[in-house]
Amino acid sequence: MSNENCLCMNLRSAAQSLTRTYDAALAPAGVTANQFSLMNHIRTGDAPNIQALATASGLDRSTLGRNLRVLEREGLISMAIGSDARSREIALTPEGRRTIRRAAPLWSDVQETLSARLGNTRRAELKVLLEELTAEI
Amino acid sequence: MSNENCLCMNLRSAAQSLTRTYDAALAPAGVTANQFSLMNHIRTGDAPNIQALATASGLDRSTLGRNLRVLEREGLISMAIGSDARSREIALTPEGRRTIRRAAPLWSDVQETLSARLGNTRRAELKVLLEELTAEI
DNA sequence: CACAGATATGGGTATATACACGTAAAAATA
DNA sequence: TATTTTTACGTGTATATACCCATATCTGTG
Repeated sequence: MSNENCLCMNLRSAAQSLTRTYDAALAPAGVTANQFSLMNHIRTGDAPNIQALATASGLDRSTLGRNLRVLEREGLISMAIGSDARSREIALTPEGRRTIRRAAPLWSDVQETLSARLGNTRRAELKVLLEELTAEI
Repeated sequence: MSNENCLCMNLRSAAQSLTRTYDAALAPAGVTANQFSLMNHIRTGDAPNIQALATASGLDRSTLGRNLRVLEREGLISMAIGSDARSREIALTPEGRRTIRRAAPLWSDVQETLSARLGNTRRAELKVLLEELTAEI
């Protein structure tokens, strides 16, 4: 076994490194890369609940619930009980929308810098490779 | 901003998905993909200390220290104080070596299955892309 | 309507991760 | 040799992640 050739660790290392880069870039807006992505899922979804967001973001439901609690505590999202008393209707607060607007240009900067490093063709190829790798067996 | 195009989230999702796959494959040996990789770093290193392992695996030093404590508690590694009283000499225990031997074929199976899915050329291209993406600015 | 099954979530527990701060020991230097 | 600087860790705190089990609610069926 060679760590340098392990697909899983290759991806984990790259993801961690990239996360640090994006986190640092978004820090002035007060959110992590993960939180920014989650808020964008909420923004583009149609009053989603936890289960729907978990599916959309590919995370475990309990993971997502805990991530959402952080955003709720900071006043960036609301989690109201709607017609179905079991589920939560997740929505951005005005403060949450302001945070997204502050973070968006910071995200674009780092995203474009890294995209340019690869170029469009190889950037697309990377995405295809990742999808292929994680497709169901 | 589009979550589907965020390089960071693309990689995070793929890494999480792959981690679940490898973790499930290695579960019969009683280790996670991360623990297996860490033990292989210890095996191939020359009596490494925490700092050296952190650098080798691209993790924060405190993260690595905590990961190592789990392995120590389970009797898979030892962390002795050597000539330099500040650092720990990390080594596999006999039980740790047995665990590696049990896990190795499980790792090979899943690794080869996924490598075959991409093919050698694109497998190599993926590694290059990841390295390019996480190179220092 | 009563009840069995399905669905949505919360909480417990554990690993994984990073950053900031503090401490002890070794090394470098005055 | 005494002091300063560097090095190697540990801890506190916080987010991120998953699995298992429990609970509350809703839905379909008799």
